Amino acid sequence: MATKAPPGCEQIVSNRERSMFVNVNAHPGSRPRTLGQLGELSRARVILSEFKYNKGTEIFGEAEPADYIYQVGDGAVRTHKLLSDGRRQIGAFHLAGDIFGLENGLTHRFTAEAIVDTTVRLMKRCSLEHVAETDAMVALDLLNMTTSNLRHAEDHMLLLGRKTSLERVAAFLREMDLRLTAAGVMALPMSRRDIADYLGLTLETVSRALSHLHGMGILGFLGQTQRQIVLLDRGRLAELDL
Amino acid sequence: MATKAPPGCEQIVSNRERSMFVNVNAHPGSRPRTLGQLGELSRARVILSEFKYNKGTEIFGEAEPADYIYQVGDGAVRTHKLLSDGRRQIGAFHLAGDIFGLENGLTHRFTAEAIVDTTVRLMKRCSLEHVAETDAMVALDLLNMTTSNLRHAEDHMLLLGRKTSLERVAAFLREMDLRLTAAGVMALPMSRRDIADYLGLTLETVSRALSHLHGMGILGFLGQTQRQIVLLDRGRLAELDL
DNA sequence: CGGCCTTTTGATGCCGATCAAATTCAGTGG
DNA sequence: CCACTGAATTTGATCGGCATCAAAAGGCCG
Repeated sequence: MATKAPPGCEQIVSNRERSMFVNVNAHPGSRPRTLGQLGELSRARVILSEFKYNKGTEIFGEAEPADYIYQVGDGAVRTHKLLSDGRRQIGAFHLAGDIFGLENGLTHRFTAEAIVDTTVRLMKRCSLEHVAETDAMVALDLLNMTTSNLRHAEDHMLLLGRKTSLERVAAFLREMDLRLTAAGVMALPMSRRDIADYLGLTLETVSRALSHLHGMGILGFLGQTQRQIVLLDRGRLAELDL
Repeated sequence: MATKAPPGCEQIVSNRERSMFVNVNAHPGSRPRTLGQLGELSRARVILSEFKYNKGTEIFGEAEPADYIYQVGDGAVRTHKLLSDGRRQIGAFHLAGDIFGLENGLTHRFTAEAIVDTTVRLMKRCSLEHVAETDAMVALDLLNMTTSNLRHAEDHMLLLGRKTSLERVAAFLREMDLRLTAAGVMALPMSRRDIADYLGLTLETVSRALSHLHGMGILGFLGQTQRQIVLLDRGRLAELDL
């Protein structure tokens, strides 16, 4: 991987033996992490590289060997599974500071793609595993990160199994509001199709739900691009998300 | 909990400082575990109790303090979340030997109930946590168990978000076939409603899908009870589960 | 301005939900 | 063992929410 970059992917820096995650929160434009607590991991010294992936390019594929773990620098990443006929389920969106691609087994369980032009830091997984075998604190950090992912997946099962389309979109907006609202505006990096594949809906249904919320006065669209959303009434939005 | 048993729950044994999980697989009627690898945990000496829960009774509730972790002895357990209006999503079924109720945070994220009369072994969580803080091997075992749960939840998200009713039921049958088929017969402990709430469907739709598979010659029902199922053609069942 | 892509909006269709009733099953007591 | 009872399951009829199909509107970038 460090020797030959795939199309749409460009290596930026590659330093050995540098602490990977130091000053993550000092990264310009990043906000406090809600997933992926780092803890002791930030002290583990590991091989580090920084890559840039163009919009739409694959970072790793499902069932590929999981040799690295990743952290979003600037940009956004989606992870998904595909059925043989092309139906897609997005498992999570990863924003600035989030860790993704952390596996316990040998291979990735999702495909990861850059939603927009994205910089990614990556570290050799084997070096981390080696540390975890002897350092219980590092192992507990890995456990905490995995538990965060599990909690998210469990909540998402309830959404996918039992919520209506309006409830799903409301839940999505609340989740994104927590993670990327700045100056009252939520700038969504992902398309309606991505949102639909995250929520188990079609893009038309997502669009209709957003229009409906707009008509109810709960949210507004901002000028130029439809991907900028203003939440006008968080209280009434919360009522829709059972 | 050890001082006052709730209705439908009866304490059987309570031994301090005994290894909790020794000889799990020697338990009569239990088969090899597919979830919940124990590894080093089986060496951790902890407080142990064994309880019996009657069919339908609650073992712990969502958002209750998670003071114990549990292992199914004989019987079966379902874990679920509820929406305020009663819609239910079952996250997992736990069969003989399975660990459940393992949390990293302070509280349970699901409600757990006995599907049939069930014996459960439980251990104080704090004693386990204490060990994990210093023993990296124990911490890695916890990580492995959590990762198993995560993998299951991730696969289930794809099912709930994107699969048809027939595909969901086929996937369910294959999962149960792996876990509890004995002598060619799958004796399901759970009702059609439980299956429906696991698969994000209604009980009628589950029943129709099973009838359809029966009509296709892929499965047969066995005499006395409709909960005993014979898989006649695993190959064609697999083709339905994309 | 013009071409392409994303999003919105409208019309229609279908899968699974809902409502309803018949049938089978499990438990109980005679 | 069998009759009775209530629960679980199956099966049928109908409904509705979301998917699908289609087209118009808006945004992005040359």
